[in-house]
Amino acid sequence: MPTSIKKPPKQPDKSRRYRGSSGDQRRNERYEQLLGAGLSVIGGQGYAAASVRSICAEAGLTERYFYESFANREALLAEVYKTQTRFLKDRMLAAFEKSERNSAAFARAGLQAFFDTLHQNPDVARLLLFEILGVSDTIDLLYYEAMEEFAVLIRTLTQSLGLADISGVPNQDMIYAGLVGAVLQIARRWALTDYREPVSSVVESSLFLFIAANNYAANSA
Amino acid sequence: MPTSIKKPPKQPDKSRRYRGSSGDQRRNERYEQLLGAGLSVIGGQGYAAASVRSICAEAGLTERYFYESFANREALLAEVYKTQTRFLKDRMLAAFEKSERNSAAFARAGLQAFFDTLHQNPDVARLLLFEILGVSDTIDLLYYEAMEEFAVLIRTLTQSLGLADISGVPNQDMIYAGLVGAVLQIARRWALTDYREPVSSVVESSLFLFIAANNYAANSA
DNA sequence: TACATCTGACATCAACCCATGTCAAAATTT
DNA sequence: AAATTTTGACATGGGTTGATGTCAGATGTA
Repeated sequence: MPTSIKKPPKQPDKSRRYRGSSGDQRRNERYEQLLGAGLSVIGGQGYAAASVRSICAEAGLTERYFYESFANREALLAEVYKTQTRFLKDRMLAAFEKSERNSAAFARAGLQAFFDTLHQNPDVARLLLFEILGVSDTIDLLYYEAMEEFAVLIRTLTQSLGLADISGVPNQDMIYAGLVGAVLQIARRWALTDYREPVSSVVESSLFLFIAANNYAANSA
Repeated sequence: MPTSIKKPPKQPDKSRRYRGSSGDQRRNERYEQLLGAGLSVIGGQGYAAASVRSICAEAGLTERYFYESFANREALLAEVYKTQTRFLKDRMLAAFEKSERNSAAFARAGLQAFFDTLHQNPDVARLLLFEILGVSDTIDLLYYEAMEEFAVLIRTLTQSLGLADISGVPNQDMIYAGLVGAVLQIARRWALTDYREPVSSVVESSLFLFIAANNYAANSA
């Protein structure tokens, strides 16, 4: 056999274009497709029904491309969850920005954004409120971290407003965790009753607990 | 063929004894066995891992006996859940009975019983706090009903004590649901951090929110 | 045109699952 | 003793799953 001069390059050319976009672009598009399909299936039919096959069918992609972006379906769940909590947090922060700088208006704006977002995106609501719990230890930890983030967000905001100095109250972390849990539970109840109550009701009820906690903290400090 | 005079009775004799107990007794024992095994597997490894096989293996029974007592594994989950919420509720009611008849002591006794029970029964905690959500619409509804029951319990007790007349506050149901959610979230956080904090911390933090809500309601009514 | 890469439909594989069925051995009754 | 019921171990069937592999055709490059 003569020494072959032409050595065919085995590594794929990432810059090669296909249907108008590069390899990386196409890869990213597929990733986004899968993320969206994941949210749709998990939020629409539940995580138990979210098999690799069903997600790929929803995304209009082949199973091979699933494993191009995710190690397994739990990895997809984690990414979808992170994406949506970030989305929700951004919406709340944007609402804070626009709000007046006084106690009630501030908290109300954030809560309004929270409930509005869930109301307008039932898939997100089901994912964040129901499907995320009890999947695995890894996912439970993710849930825990997200809750901590929301608690820190609330605490930071109230403190920056100088609403209440609750530094004298013990276990602030827990109390803020409890407030987050209260809002989540009100949201779950709302979702389970098909969002029958007006948004204003769930906002005001949540606000009631926030203000009550702040007042009591201020009085006992 | 001559007319057979002896007609063998096809229906099984329920009063027949076997290993010392009647048919009904044995049936009930198997039922209890399965309930316990269900709690053990679901609470220990999660509902996803709770196959009919694994539950029967844990119970020391054959799969045939599973379907003697339950239509499917979801039916088992429902029964286990009902049993354990009843258990938890009973423990709290017993604590209320023994408590002094004043506001803080009363609420504290109930919360103490709640957290003690979960702490002493991690399987129950995992089942009630994590595994029950997002299984199916039927189970979600069961969760909803249980939360309503706890909310009603709390409301009835505080009202019977004359702690606070919050009849002027709108959406009482929601607010009590929120308080239940706060306690649940504190419990979840506690469980996810391996029960590191002392029981007194979670009790006092929960109590803080209860008293805060009551005080604010009383002042604004 | 000839060649390389990308894509989608589908096959494959072992491992589970639920639910039901079979059957011989054990326990009880007659 | 013989007959009957109960039990436990196991087999079976139809299905789905996760993950990987095959391969012809579409789309690109030279």
